[in-house]
Parts: sequence; C-alpha cells; structure tokens
Amino acid sequence: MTEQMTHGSGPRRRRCCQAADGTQRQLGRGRGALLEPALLTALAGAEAHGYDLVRSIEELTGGEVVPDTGGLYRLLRRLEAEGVVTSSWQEGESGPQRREYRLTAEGRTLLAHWVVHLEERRRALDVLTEAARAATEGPARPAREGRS
Amino acid sequence: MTEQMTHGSGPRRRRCCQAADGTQRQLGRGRGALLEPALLTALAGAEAHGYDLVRSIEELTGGEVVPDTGGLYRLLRRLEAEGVVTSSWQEGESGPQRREYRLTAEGRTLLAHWVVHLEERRRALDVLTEAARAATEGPARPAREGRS
DNA sequence: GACACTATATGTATAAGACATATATCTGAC
DNA sequence: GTCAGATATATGTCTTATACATATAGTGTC
Repeated sequence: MTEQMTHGSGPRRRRCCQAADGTQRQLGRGRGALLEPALLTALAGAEAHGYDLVRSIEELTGGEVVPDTGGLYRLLRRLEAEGVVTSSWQEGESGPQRREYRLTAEGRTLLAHWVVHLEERRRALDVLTEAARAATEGPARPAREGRS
Repeated sequence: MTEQMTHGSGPRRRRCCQAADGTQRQLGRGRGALLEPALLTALAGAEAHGYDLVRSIEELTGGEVVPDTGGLYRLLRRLEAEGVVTSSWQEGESGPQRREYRLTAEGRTLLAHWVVHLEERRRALDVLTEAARAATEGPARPAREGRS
C-alpha cells in the first residue's frame, strides 16, 4: 500500500525547549513576536531609555522575552522613523549619553491595536495549548477514514 | 534640557492590526511561531497529508494561523529530515498523488516539549496583555525619577 | 592600567515567512 | 473537447526579525 520514504536524515536540530544532540538552540524565533508590544507597553508607563527597556521588557514578559540589545536599539529607531516614539538625548548628565524615548499619540494608538491582537493570540494560544496537551496526554490515535 | 530628535520620517509601515497608509501588512511575523506546534498537534490526532493540514491547523488556532502551503510543505520536509515525522506516498488512489505524514515517537516527545513551552508563553502573554490593556485604558503617565 | 558596568550602536549570518509560480490529476460545466 | 476550478505537492525568491559578535565611550573601583 504505502512506500516508505525518508527525505534524508539531516542534522538533528531542535528549535525550542530541548536539544537531542546537545545543541540547545532554544528558539521559537523571538519567543512569539512579543518584543514590540512589550516595548510599547513599557514605554506607555513611563519614558525610558533603551538600556532600561531591556530589563523592563524582561519583567513584563516574565522572563520570556530577553531582548538582544542590538535588536532593541534597531527596533527603537525603526519605531521612531515610523512616528511611534520620539527620542531626545539627555544632556548635562554624568555617565555615557542616554537617549530617552517617549510614546507618541500614534504610538498609543498602535498599542491599542496590539491589545486587540494580543487578545486574539491569547485565545488562539489557549485553544492550541489545550489541544496539544490533550494530544500528548491521551494517546488516542484513531485511524483516518478514506479520502475527503 | 533636551534636544529634540527625529531619525527620519521614513515610510509609515505598520505591522499587525492596522494600516495608517492603507498598506495593510498584517503580520506579527507568523502570528507568534505557532505553526510547528499546531502542525504537530494536528498530526498527533491522526496521520494526514499536507493539504489537509492547512485546514486543520487553521481550525486548531481559531483562524490565527493560516499556513502558506509552500512553507508548510517545506516545514514538513524539514521535520522529516529531523526524524519528527515520516511520510509515504499513497498509491492506488485516484486524484493527484498524496503524501501521508505520521508523527514518530520522537515527534511526540517534541510535542510534549512544545506543550511546556506553550504554557510558558501563555503565561507571558497573559501578563503582557493585561499590562498592555491597563496601559491603554489608564492614561496614567507618572514621571521618571532620576538616574538608576 | 585593568576591569566591570552603563549605554548606544553596527556588522553579519541565519532562517521563518510571504508571495508568486510551476506541476499534475480529477471533476463538472459548457 | 476544453475550460475552469478544486485538490495536491513543490520550488524560487525576497524581505525581515532575530541571534550573536563586536565597537565605541564614559564612569567608578581596585
């Protein structure tokens, strides 16, 4: 009936949660695209500079999102180019120069849109997580009927 | 005190949920990396072929994940190369050739890991969503105190 | 001076995803 | 008979986020 196939036994990589071969590349690629909304949320509370945002984003996401500093600054500049945030250098302070970021009105609108989207994602994630758990717990494996 | 800055007023793009300029590129990039776990969950229930998976994944995620067929087949082949699924051509059937995919034991282990990860993400998403909603509803904008 | 911490930034490689397109088979409409 | 549309698998290619490495500069401590 069926002809066994195997495309090839490539290098066993495992994204997320484990490493069969010790590689330990733990990525779901950005842990689910939470960086931007987390950044906007952090900035909605209070203006801040980039370095601080690394920590506040980590707190806001319970440690799920630990932003790469390089990527964070790039994101901030992109958001500024889009009019979502504005920045200003803090002068007359000791220490390395700091740039302080603030949300614009447009940024608050964007965050409001994100809230709607996050709630949709949360529902989807709920459904999927429950289904995935049920699939791992109940070993039920009903056979498929015919075509269609 | 502060020197106003604007990096540049580039092209207003908006990922996710809206389009200020009509571009309507609605992406959080893969809606949160749910494709692989959704695929594994769908396959845990019953073996299936790629074309069916498009629809079952869409159902499993409440419409949040609508897989691109090209990407789905590429993902299936990658998973097969990794030993997560196996496939076989269905012979002696009418219609275009179909390849049927099955989860391996390794695939079930991977799904179990995904469940743990999804639950972590769900917690993080809960916290972030609540914080984001609070930030948009309550317009509180306390000023930051001094450095550190 | 060496080192660690704060702070911002660039360079670069990888890989997921979006979109377009190619292919083949089958069914039903005309 | 052929034309359109659904089923089914697959490749090509471009964009973009992210990860990781590295560069820079100031400040304080030993």
